[in-house]
Amino acid sequence: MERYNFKKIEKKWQDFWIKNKSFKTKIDHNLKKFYCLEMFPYPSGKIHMGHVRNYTIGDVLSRYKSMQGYNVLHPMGWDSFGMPAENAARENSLHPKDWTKKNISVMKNQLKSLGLSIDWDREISTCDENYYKHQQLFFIEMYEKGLIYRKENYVNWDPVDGTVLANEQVIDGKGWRSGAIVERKKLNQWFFNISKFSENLLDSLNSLDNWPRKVKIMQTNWIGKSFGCEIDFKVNGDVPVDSIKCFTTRPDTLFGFSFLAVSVDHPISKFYEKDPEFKKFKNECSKTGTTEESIAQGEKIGFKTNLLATNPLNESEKVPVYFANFVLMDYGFGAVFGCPGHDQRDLDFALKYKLPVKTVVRPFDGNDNYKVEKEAFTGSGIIINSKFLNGMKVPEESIIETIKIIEEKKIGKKTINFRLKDWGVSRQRYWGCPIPMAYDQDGNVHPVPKEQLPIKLPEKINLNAKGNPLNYEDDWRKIKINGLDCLKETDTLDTFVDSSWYFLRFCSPNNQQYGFDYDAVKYWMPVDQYIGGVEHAILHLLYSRFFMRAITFKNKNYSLSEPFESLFTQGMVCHETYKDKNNNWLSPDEIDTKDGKKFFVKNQPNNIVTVGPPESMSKSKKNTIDPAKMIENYGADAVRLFILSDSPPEKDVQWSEQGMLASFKFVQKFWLMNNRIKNKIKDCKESENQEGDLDLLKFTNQLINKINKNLEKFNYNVIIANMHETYNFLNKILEKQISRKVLSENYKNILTIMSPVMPHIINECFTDNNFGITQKWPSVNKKYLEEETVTIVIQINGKKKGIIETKKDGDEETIMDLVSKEDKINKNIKNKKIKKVVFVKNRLINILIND
RNA sequence: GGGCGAAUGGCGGAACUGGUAGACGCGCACGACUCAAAAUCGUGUUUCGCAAGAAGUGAGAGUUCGAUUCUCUCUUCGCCCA
Repeated sequence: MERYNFKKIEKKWQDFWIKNKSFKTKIDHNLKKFYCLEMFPYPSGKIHMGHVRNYTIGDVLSRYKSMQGYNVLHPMGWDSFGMPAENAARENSLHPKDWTKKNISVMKNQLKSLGLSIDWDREISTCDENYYKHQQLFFIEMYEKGLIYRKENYVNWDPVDGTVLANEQVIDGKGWRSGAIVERKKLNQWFFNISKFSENLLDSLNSLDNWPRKVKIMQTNWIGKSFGCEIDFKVNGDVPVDSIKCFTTRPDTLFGFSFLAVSVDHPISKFYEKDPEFKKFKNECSKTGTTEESIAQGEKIGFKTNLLATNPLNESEKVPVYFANFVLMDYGFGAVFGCPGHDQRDLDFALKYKLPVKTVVRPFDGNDNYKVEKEAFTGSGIIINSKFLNGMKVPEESIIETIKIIEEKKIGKKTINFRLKDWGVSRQRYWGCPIPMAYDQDGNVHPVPKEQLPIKLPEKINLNAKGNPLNYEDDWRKIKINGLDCLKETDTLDTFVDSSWYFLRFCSPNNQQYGFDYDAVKYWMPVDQYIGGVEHAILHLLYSRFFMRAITFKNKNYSLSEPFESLFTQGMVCHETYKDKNNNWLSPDEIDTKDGKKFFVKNQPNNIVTVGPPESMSKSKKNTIDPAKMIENYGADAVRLFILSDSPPEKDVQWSEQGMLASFKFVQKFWLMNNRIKNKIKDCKESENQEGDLDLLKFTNQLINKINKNLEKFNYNVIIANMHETYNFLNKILEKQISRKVLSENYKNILTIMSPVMPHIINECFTDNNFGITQKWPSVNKKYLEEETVTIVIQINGKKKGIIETKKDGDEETIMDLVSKEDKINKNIKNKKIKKVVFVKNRLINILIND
């Protein structure tokens, strides 16, 4: 018996699947559809373990569903626009297109070597003109529907690279690549009006029953609906301003008002722009950054104006107006009223500028002399020192009641504010989808007419130019629109746009007329199961939800607004980290050990290695494991088995070489056992009711039952445990006599339910036993789930003292009778008075005695 | 700072609706096969204890006949938003 040759056999089945187009899907209205989608990869060069985990989870589900008779759509594509291609191109003088193509080809082969059940005929790539041309049409349609507009906005500007940076590309106030200090700069940018759907995006989260609660909470917080009111504050002073409008969620603290703070970008700033002191202050503000974090932690600074604001509930009270760095123009109206007693930022500011701190809320357990000192009081309590508001309960009563008063006095009104901002989609880069807009000589905006689409990226490009390379492409920029000489927009779209509708494209990837075919989308959508990393919990998923709304907005043909019926977020793949004595990171291949406890640098026994805790695999920490090598060494089935085995899929999993090896051994062992079973089937007796028959039947049916449940709940690690149990069981049962029919049928069923996890070897076992190829998921015969005996736990005073095996459904008397025959129990009960007996049928009996 | 979640043997983890805690795997120990090793197979493995037995799911309380599971307080860790 030779060892299982995974290289030969995995190749054989992969070729078979491709040759037979085993996973090709077509619309079939007679079949229930199942759309299984995993987040498509960025073609960075080669696949990493995160991909292996993601796609294995999806593959197990797809194979299971399709064996259950569903018409499964399981496609794959490439999120292939984006900066890394441009950077790599610059470094290697390779065109981004070529770099991307090369990576896709490598990664596609790697994915194939994992044995994924993907319909490769539906492969798409977002940098393909055939993909992005439809996106440009969507853009124009959305523009026509009023969902896209252009406005000036502040961006993080890298003066060295001449480009806009995303927030996450700004590290400690410096550009991630150039290291230059990032500036705030105003630029004209294109925006998707996502905030138009804020309310709907928020409400509809309630309908997503099969999304992780965590993700829904994250999106809820991101959308950030706050309920409050806007208030007009009368102001007077040395500049022509009559009033300033503020948004507040805490109108009930209005009597604690001690200053009014406005953003340096507030319209009233125009009166101060000539003041050199103000200029200096504004400049200082731009250094503190715009993130909410830097505002919360940074020093609060202000610029005092000569304006005085009047408290609308107490007209005799006038307070100073400041420009302040912690007020942002894009929140509310760019102005807040400062109430130091009950807002920490306001308190920090008040203490710094020696402004009064008035306490207007006290905790329930305090008295009316309660005073805020160094820490603002933001909890619930009772309103004090506030004339007609006194005694109200905070926050249940106070906010609503105060708003009523404010509305009656006509000084403000109830308002809902959202934290969600419109989505700026302009990127000053080459490798992205060109924005199909143009400008005439007077600077007027012209959407590119649909018949002039697509706007293709120019093939030749100088990527070493400063700023956006497209700015230098004078010939490419020229376009005639309705006879007018125009210049094309040079900004390209954020790559999040590309991934906001790819799931629609998969439904009809070859449709030339439009991004998707309505019939196909009506059949396949929504995605029944979407699987990916939790890092996309907010942006990608929110943008995709927005895109569906944008597409269905004013659209009679289609109304589905939620793209993903169920969502599963998998955990990361982690590995220990290693550092040598000089604090350099080491990769797992660079270290060695003799006893498995102490590690040293390979071939340098004196260079001791410090082992760090498991962290998510990253190139910078060198703790990555290359999936290609693992597949090469152990085979796809073993890798799939291991990546699922050690942790529940939603949690982080730790890569371990020993675990990997154990999975490999399991595959090998399984093959040996298959051989034993094959021979046993030949030798079996035909006559039924052999001694092992019932055990095997019971085991198989219970197994199917368990695996079904565990598959539905994504308990894939438990499925692997079930598979090990199966192996152990089969190995034992082979010692008994089994009738041929029972063994062969049950073994076939067992193989079938194992095939989603390790499809290659199982298919090989199938043919090896002449079981054929077509596999239908077996059903459970409930007859065999029932046991005629049960184990009953015997407790005394709630502590386990023993167990008895007995016939099912015995009543209390029968069981008590049996229990009293047990020596061990009798010893405990003897001479004691039984107070009470708790009896749970088929479970336990608990005897309560006096001690 | 806010939100969410987690904590179970030497390790990863399992446990239905509150009802035998530690499935399964790793590691370790012993045994079989072998000249030997690898591979494979078998046995054992929560802790203390020779045993009988006792303790035991981050800590402390509570509800209950009974709590890994429910409630409260706390500690530590992780993630997200800031």
